[in-house]
Amino acid sequence: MQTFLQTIGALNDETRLTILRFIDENGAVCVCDIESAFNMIQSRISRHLKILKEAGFLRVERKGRWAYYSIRSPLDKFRQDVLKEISYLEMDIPTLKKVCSVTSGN
Amino acid sequence: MQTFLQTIGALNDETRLTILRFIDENGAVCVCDIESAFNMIQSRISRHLKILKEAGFLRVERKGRWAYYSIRSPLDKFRQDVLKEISYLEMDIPTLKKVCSVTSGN
DNA sequence: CCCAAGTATCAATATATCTTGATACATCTT
DNA sequence: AAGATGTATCAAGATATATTGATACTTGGG
Repeated sequence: MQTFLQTIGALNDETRLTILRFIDENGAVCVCDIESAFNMIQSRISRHLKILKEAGFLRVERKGRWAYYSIRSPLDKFRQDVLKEISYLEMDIPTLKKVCSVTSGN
Repeated sequence: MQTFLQTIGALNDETRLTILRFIDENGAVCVCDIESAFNMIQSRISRHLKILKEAGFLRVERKGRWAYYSIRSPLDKFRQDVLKEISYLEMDIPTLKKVCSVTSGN
Protein backbone atom coordinates (compact mmCIF):
# COMPACT_ATOMS: atom_id res chain seq x y z
CA MET A 1 0.00 0.00 0.00
CA GLN A 2 2.67 2.49 1.01
CA THR A 3 4.76 1.58 -2.01
CA PHE A 4 1.81 2.06 -4.31
CA LEU A 5 1.00 5.41 -2.73
CA GLN A 6 4.60 6.46 -3.16
CA THR A 7 4.46 5.50 -6.83
CA ILE A 8 1.22 7.38 -7.34
CA GLY A 9 2.41 10.34 -5.32
CA ALA A 10 5.45 10.66 -7.54
CA LEU A 11 3.17 10.92 -10.56
CA ASN A 12 0.93 13.48 -8.98
CA ASP A 13 2.83 16.50 -10.24
CA GLU A 14 2.93 18.09 -13.65
CA THR A 15 6.63 18.90 -13.49
CA ARG A 16 7.52 15.33 -12.63
CA LEU A 17 5.38 13.91 -15.41
CA THR A 18 7.17 16.18 -17.85
CA ILE A 19 10.58 15.22 -16.50
CA LEU A 20 9.68 11.57 -16.74
CA ARG A 21 8.62 11.91 -20.32
CA PHE A 22 11.67 14.04 -21.10
CA ILE A 23 13.98 11.33 -19.79
CA ASP A 24 11.96 8.61 -21.47
CA GLU A 25 12.43 10.35 -24.80
CA ASN A 26 16.01 11.52 -24.38
CA GLY A 27 17.62 8.73 -22.43
CA ALA A 28 20.20 9.43 -19.75
CA VAL A 29 20.50 13.10 -18.91
CA CYS A 30 22.26 14.95 -16.16
CA VAL A 31 20.62 17.33 -13.75
CA CYS A 32 21.95 20.40 -15.51
CA ASP A 33 20.48 19.20 -18.81
CA ILE A 34 17.05 19.19 -17.23
CA GLU A 35 17.74 22.39 -15.37
CA SER A 36 18.48 24.28 -18.58
CA ALA A 37 15.85 22.60 -20.73
CA PHE A 38 13.15 23.24 -18.14
CA ASN A 39 14.49 26.59 -17.06
CA MET A 40 14.01 25.73 -13.41
CA ILE A 41 16.36 26.11 -10.51
CA GLN A 42 18.55 23.19 -9.68
CA SER A 43 17.23 22.36 -6.23
CA ARG A 44 13.75 22.00 -7.63
CA ILE A 45 14.84 19.57 -10.35
CA SER A 46 17.00 17.66 -7.92
CA ARG A 47 14.11 17.16 -5.55
CA HIS A 48 11.76 15.94 -8.28
CA LEU A 49 14.39 13.51 -9.54
CA LYS A 50 14.81 12.15 -6.07
CA ILE A 51 11.08 11.56 -5.74
CA LEU A 52 10.92 9.81 -9.12
CA LYS A 53 13.90 7.71 -8.23
CA GLU A 54 12.53 6.66 -4.86
CA ALA A 55 9.26 5.82 -6.56
CA GLY A 56 11.12 3.32 -8.72
CA PHE A 57 10.94 5.11 -12.05
CA LEU A 58 14.50 6.36 -12.35
CA ARG A 59 18.01 5.26 -11.67
CA VAL A 60 21.12 7.38 -11.27
CA GLU A 61 24.61 6.75 -12.45
CA ARG A 62 27.36 9.06 -11.37
CA LYS A 63 30.17 9.92 -13.72
CA GLY A 64 32.63 12.40 -12.33
CA ARG A 65 30.70 15.38 -11.11
CA TRP A 66 27.63 14.50 -13.12
CA ALA A 67 24.65 12.45 -12.10
CA TYR A 68 22.93 10.84 -15.06
CA TYR A 69 19.32 9.94 -14.60
CA SER A 70 17.58 7.43 -16.81
CA ILE A 71 14.54 5.18 -16.77
CA ARG A 72 15.11 2.32 -14.42
CA SER A 73 15.36 -1.04 -16.05
CA PRO A 74 13.76 -3.44 -15.75
CA LEU A 75 10.48 -1.80 -14.85
CA ASP A 76 7.66 -3.83 -13.39
CA LYS A 77 4.51 -4.09 -15.46
CA PHE A 78 2.53 -1.41 -13.68
CA ARG A 79 5.22 1.23 -14.00
CA GLN A 80 5.57 0.26 -17.65
CA ASP A 81 1.84 0.79 -18.11
CA VAL A 82 2.14 4.16 -16.44
CA LEU A 83 5.06 5.16 -18.61
CA LYS A 84 3.20 4.16 -21.73
CA GLU A 85 0.17 6.14 -20.62
CA ILE A 86 2.36 9.17 -20.05
CA SER A 87 3.87 8.76 -23.49
CA TYR A 88 0.38 9.26 -24.94
CA LEU A 89 -0.28 12.51 -23.10
CA GLU A 90 -0.41 15.80 -24.87
CA MET A 91 2.22 17.95 -23.25
CA ASP A 92 4.98 20.37 -24.08
CA ILE A 93 8.29 18.63 -23.63
CA PRO A 94 11.24 21.03 -23.54
CA THR A 95 13.97 20.22 -26.04
CA LEU A 96 17.27 18.92 -24.77
CA LYS A 97 20.22 21.21 -25.31
CA LYS A 98 23.48 19.83 -24.00
CA VAL A 99 24.86 22.88 -22.30
CA CYS A 100 26.81 21.34 -19.46
CA SER A 101 30.16 22.95 -18.98
CA VAL A 102 31.68 20.09 -20.95
CA THR A 103 30.42 21.69 -24.10
CA SER A 104 33.03 24.37 -23.80
CA GLY A 105 35.59 21.63 -24.20
CA ASN A 106 34.21 20.35 -27.50
CA MET B 1 -2.48 15.89 -19.14
CA GLN B 2 -5.08 17.41 -16.84
CA THR B 3 -7.24 14.31 -17.14
CA PHE B 4 -4.32 12.09 -16.28
CA LEU B 5 -3.42 14.25 -13.30
CA GLN B 6 -7.01 14.09 -12.14
CA THR B 7 -6.95 10.31 -12.39
CA ILE B 8 -3.67 10.10 -10.50
CA GLY B 9 -4.77 12.64 -7.95
CA ALA B 10 -7.84 10.58 -7.17
CA LEU B 11 -5.61 7.62 -6.41
CA ASN B 12 -3.29 9.60 -4.22
CA ASP B 13 -5.13 8.96 -0.99
CA GLU B 14 -5.26 5.91 1.22
CA THR B 15 -8.94 6.30 2.05
CA ARG B 16 -9.90 6.49 -1.60
CA LEU B 17 -7.84 3.44 -2.52
CA THR B 18 -9.62 1.51 0.20
CA ILE B 19 -13.02 2.73 -0.94
CA LEU B 20 -12.19 1.80 -4.50
CA ARG B 21 -11.19 -1.68 -3.51
CA PHE B 22 -14.21 -1.98 -1.22
CA ILE B 23 -16.55 -1.16 -4.09
CA ASP B 24 -14.60 -3.35 -6.48
CA GLU B 25 -15.10 -6.30 -4.14
CA ASN B 26 -18.66 -5.59 -3.02
CA GLY B 27 -20.30 -4.17 -6.10
CA ALA B 28 -22.83 -1.34 -5.87
CA VAL B 29 -23.01 0.17 -2.41
CA CYS B 30 -24.71 3.26 -1.07
CA VAL B 31 -22.97 6.03 0.80
CA CYS B 32 -24.27 4.90 4.17
CA ASP B 33 -22.87 1.42 3.58
CA ILE B 34 -19.42 2.89 3.21
CA GLU B 35 -20.02 5.31 6.02
CA SER B 36 -20.78 2.55 8.48
CA ALA B 37 -18.21 0.06 7.19
CA PHE B 38 -15.45 2.66 7.29
CA ASN B 39 -16.71 4.38 10.40
CA MET B 40 -16.17 7.79 8.87
CA ILE B 41 -18.48 10.78 8.75
CA GLN B 42 -20.71 11.08 5.76
CA SER B 43 -19.35 14.30 4.27
CA ARG B 44 -15.91 12.77 4.13
CA ILE B 45 -17.09 9.67 2.26
CA SER B 46 -19.24 11.75 -0.03
CA ARG B 47 -16.33 13.94 -1.02
CA HIS B 48 -14.05 10.97 -1.74
CA LEU B 49 -16.75 9.34 -3.85
CA LYS B 50 -17.14 12.51 -5.84
CA ILE B 51 -13.41 12.64 -6.54
CA LEU B 52 -13.35 8.99 -7.62
CA LYS B 53 -16.37 9.54 -9.81
CA GLU B 54 -14.96 12.62 -11.49
CA ALA B 55 -11.72 10.72 -12.06
CA GLY B 56 -13.67 8.17 -14.07
CA PHE B 57 -13.52 5.21 -11.70
CA LEU B 58 -17.05 5.23 -10.35
CA ARG B 59 -20.56 5.78 -11.50
CA VAL B 60 -23.64 6.62 -9.45
CA GLU B 61 -27.15 5.41 -9.78
CA ARG B 62 -29.85 6.95 -7.65
CA LYS B 63 -32.68 4.84 -6.34
CA GLY B 64 -35.07 6.71 -4.11
CA ARG B 65 -33.06 8.44 -1.46
CA TRP B 66 -30.04 6.27 -1.99
CA ALA B 67 -27.08 6.82 -4.24
CA TYR B 68 -25.44 3.58 -5.30
CA TYR B 69 -21.82 3.78 -6.33
CA SER B 70 -20.17 1.11 -8.42
CA ILE B 71 -17.17 0.66 -10.69
CA ARG B 72 -17.77 2.46 -13.92
CA SER B 73 -18.11 0.25 -16.92
CA PRO B 74 -16.54 0.06 -19.37
CA LEU B 75 -13.23 1.17 -17.96
CA ASP B 76 -10.42 2.18 -20.27
CA LYS B 77 -7.32 0.03 -20.20
CA PHE B 78 -5.25 2.25 -17.93
CA ARG B 79 -7.90 2.45 -15.24
CA GLN B 80 -8.32 -1.30 -15.50
CA ASP B 81 -4.60 -1.72 -14.96
CA VAL B 82 -4.80 0.56 -11.96
CA LEU B 83 -7.73 -1.32 -10.51
CA LYS B 84 -5.95 -4.62 -10.95
CA GLU B 85 -2.86 -3.22 -9.27
CA ILE B 86 -4.99 -2.05 -6.36
CA SER B 87 -6.56 -5.49 -6.10
CA TYR B 88 -3.08 -6.88 -5.39
CA LEU B 89 -2.33 -4.48 -2.56
CA GLU B 90 -2.18 -5.61 1.01
CA MET B 91 -4.72 -3.57 2.86
CA ASP B 92 -7.45 -3.87 5.43
CA ILE B 93 -10.79 -3.69 3.71
CA PRO B 94 -13.69 -3.09 6.09
CA THR B 95 -16.46 -5.63 5.81
CA LEU B 96 -19.77 -4.58 4.35
CA LYS B 97 -22.69 -4.63 6.74
CA LYS B 98 -25.95 -3.53 5.20
CA VAL B 99 -27.22 -1.25 7.91
CA CYS B 100 -29.16 1.29 5.88
CA SER B 101 -32.51 2.06 7.38
CA VAL B 102 -34.03 -0.40 4.91
CA THR B 103 -32.74 -3.21 7.05
CA SER B 104 -35.40 -2.49 9.62
CA GLY B 105 -37.87 -3.59 6.98
CA ASN B 106 -36.33 -7.03 6.51
C1' DC C 1 -47.64 19.65 4.41
C1' DC C 2 -44.23 18.40 7.59
C1' DC C 3 -40.72 15.45 9.17
C1' DA C 4 -37.02 12.09 8.71
C1' DA C 5 -33.43 9.77 6.13
C1' DG C 6 -29.80 9.84 2.69
C1' DT C 7 -26.76 12.60 0.26
C1' DA C 8 -24.19 16.85 -1.30
C1' DT C 9 -21.85 21.12 -0.49
C1' DC C 10 -19.56 24.80 2.00
C1' DA C 11 -16.43 27.29 5.29
C1' DA C 12 -12.84 26.78 8.55
C1' DT C 13 -9.08 24.40 10.12
C1' DA C 14 -5.47 20.90 9.86
C1' DT C 15 -2.13 18.60 7.12
C1' DA C 16 0.76 17.66 3.30
C1' DT C 17 3.37 19.04 -0.70
C1' DC C 18 5.92 22.40 -3.67
C1' DT C 19 9.08 26.24 -4.48
C1' DT C 20 12.79 29.08 -3.39
C1' DG C 21 17.23 30.54 -1.61
C1' DA C 22 21.00 29.28 1.18
C1' DT C 23 24.24 26.10 2.12
C1' DA C 24 26.68 21.64 2.23
C1' DC C 25 29.03 18.04 -0.19
C1' DA C 26 31.76 15.83 -3.79
C1' DT C 27 34.71 15.94 -7.81
C1' DC C 28 37.65 18.03 -11.03
C1' DT C 29 41.23 21.50 -12.38
C1' DT C 30 45.05 24.27 -11.69
C1' DA D 1 45.24 23.38 -1.35
C1' DA D 2 42.02 26.52 -3.37
C1' DG D 3 38.59 27.58 -6.50
C1' DA D 4 35.01 26.09 -9.68
C1' DT D 5 31.34 23.04 -11.17
C1' DG D 6 27.59 19.78 -10.48
C1' DT D 7 24.51 17.93 -7.24
C1' DA D 8 21.99 17.24 -2.73
C1' DT D 9 19.73 18.88 1.32
C1' DC D 10 17.47 22.01 4.45
C1' DA D 11 14.45 25.75 6.38
C1' DA D 12 10.87 29.01 5.39
C1' DG D 13 7.09 30.50 3.01
C1' DA D 14 3.52 29.48 -0.62
C1' DT D 15 0.13 26.42 -2.32
C1' DA D 16 -2.86 22.49 -2.46
C1' DT D 17 -5.53 18.85 -0.36
C1' DA D 18 -8.05 16.54 3.59
C1' DT D 19 -11.08 16.60 7.59
C1' DT D 20 -14.70 18.29 10.27
C1' DG D 21 -19.12 20.38 11.47
C1' DA D 22 -22.89 22.94 9.82
C1' DT D 23 -26.21 23.33 6.54
C1' DA D 24 -28.76 22.65 2.13
C1' DC D 25 -30.96 19.59 -1.07
C1' DT D 26 -33.90 15.56 -2.35
C1' DT D 27 -36.99 11.82 -1.74
C1' DG D 28 -40.35 9.04 0.71
C1' DG D 29 -43.71 8.38 4.43
C1' DG D 30 -47.25 9.85 7.73
